[in-house]
Amino acid sequence: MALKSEKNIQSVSRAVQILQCFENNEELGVTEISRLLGLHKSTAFGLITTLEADKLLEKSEVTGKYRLGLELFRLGTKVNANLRRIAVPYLERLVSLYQETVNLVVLDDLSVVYLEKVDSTRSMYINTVIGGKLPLHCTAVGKAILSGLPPAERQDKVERMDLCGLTNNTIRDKAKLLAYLESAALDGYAEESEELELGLTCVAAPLFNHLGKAFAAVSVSGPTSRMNAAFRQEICETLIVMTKEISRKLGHD
Amino acid sequence: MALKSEKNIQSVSRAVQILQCFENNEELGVTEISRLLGLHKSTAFGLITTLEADKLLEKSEVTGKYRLGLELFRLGTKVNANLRRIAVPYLERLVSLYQETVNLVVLDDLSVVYLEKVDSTRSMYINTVIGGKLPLHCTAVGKAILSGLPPAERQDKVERMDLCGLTNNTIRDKAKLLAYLESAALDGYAEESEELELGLTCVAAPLFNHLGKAFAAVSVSGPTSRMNAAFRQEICETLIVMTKEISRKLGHD
DNA sequence: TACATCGTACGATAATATCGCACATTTCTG
DNA sequence: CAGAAATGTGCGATATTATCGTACGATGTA
Repeated sequence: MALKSEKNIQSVSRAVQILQCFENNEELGVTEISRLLGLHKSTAFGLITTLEADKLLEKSEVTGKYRLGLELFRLGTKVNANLRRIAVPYLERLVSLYQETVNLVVLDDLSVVYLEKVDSTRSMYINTVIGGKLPLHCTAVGKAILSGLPPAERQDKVERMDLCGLTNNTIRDKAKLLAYLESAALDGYAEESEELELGLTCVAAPLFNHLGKAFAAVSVSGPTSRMNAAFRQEICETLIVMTKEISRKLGHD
Repeated sequence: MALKSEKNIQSVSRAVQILQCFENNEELGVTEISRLLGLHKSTAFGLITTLEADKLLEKSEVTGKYRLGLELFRLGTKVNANLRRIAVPYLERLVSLYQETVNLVVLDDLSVVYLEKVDSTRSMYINTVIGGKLPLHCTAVGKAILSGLPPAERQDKVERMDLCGLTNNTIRDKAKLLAYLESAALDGYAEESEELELGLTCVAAPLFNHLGKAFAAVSVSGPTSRMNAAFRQEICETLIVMTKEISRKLGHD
């Protein structure tokens, strides 16, 4: 009856699905969850009770509904902790150098996930959210990572990508994208201007693991008006130095 | 064979245990995990494979071992998101007012869990870690929350607590603690000086839910030398105003 | 070269979670 | 305020499900 299942333990996957229900809902009741997932009320109840005992869920004293629990938060803070701990001081240095917003992301198949963000005091509102996911082709960080992959892998990803357009400037042509990535690989950085959001420009450089494969990236983004060519060039030079240093400090993977 | 189990789904709890193995280890192999938990290699492998498919674990391309996955990070960022989103601007205001480190914590049975921290630029090293857990009796935030609970619940918790001493100043007497909490309840804030760490002093005020029960707290902490009585008094007055406002803005729970 | 350890795979057995039903409580509605 | 609907919760029987034992190839070590 399961739509897809390799050799996975069903109750665990179902439990994860329950947790994921809360990505769009702060609080949910047993019946709501069972309907969202097509589970029987009793089954959902058993899973929820277990998750509550393990503190991945907790029950509101006020509403009686469930929400994500503290153990989940604690575990979340351990994810990529090394990378974040090492990189954050560099991010802060970048902000103080250029007074623009700085991001740290990691690759997740065909997306990037935002791990850390340091806002400039003078930053206008920029809607990247820590924990958020964006496609590779319309972000500087995504292109930077793609450019730092072995050509075969880069091509494989591009083939599987859906070049959805978020603005009129978003690249939609795979050949064009591949060509850009090749030159970016030589430059050591990637740029994006108003492909994600009008008025926003961003430059990024990748972080490499011991296999020489990009797995993360650091970016500086700001309003297009301030991000002129000379400024971008200056930022990129710093980015390349810093990402090299971070990669080296990671020491593993 | 399980040590304790109410009506919980075992595979789910075991999966959670696997995740928790990574609190002290960045990377672990199948055999290591199975030994840590006393599971058969095959059983652990099945669970790990499932968690990997759901991206709660991921396998390092370099070492072949497993580590916590991005989906766990993403879920973690959703925990208490409302509280954090609303509170953080106030935390930042507090830092700019007093140039000391500010923390946001939530209650977790007999502990507090650190949700957010904003460092003063001039902060010395203070070893609270986001996602970290500390006992109630030796932190200002813990005492603040206890003071904001209904007396019956407060007493119940104190009875169940282990007043372990972290420094020579840590309260070890339950009657004394209860007496302090009663007066703190009237004041609306709580203090702690060198009970957690020598040289460190902290003041905190609780956040209340709609039932009038404290469930979280905000604190300002700094070196004892700077945290004199007049300064603490000033901070507390601001804290009380701000926590009231945050509680009100939460609107629910 | 031989040995140990690791990750991975598969099938049979036995334990396990699921389903269906039922009840108490709360929330909605007229 | 009363009746109705929906919700959270509990329990047992069945059949699905995860576990265990065993085994193999790959990697690393002596």
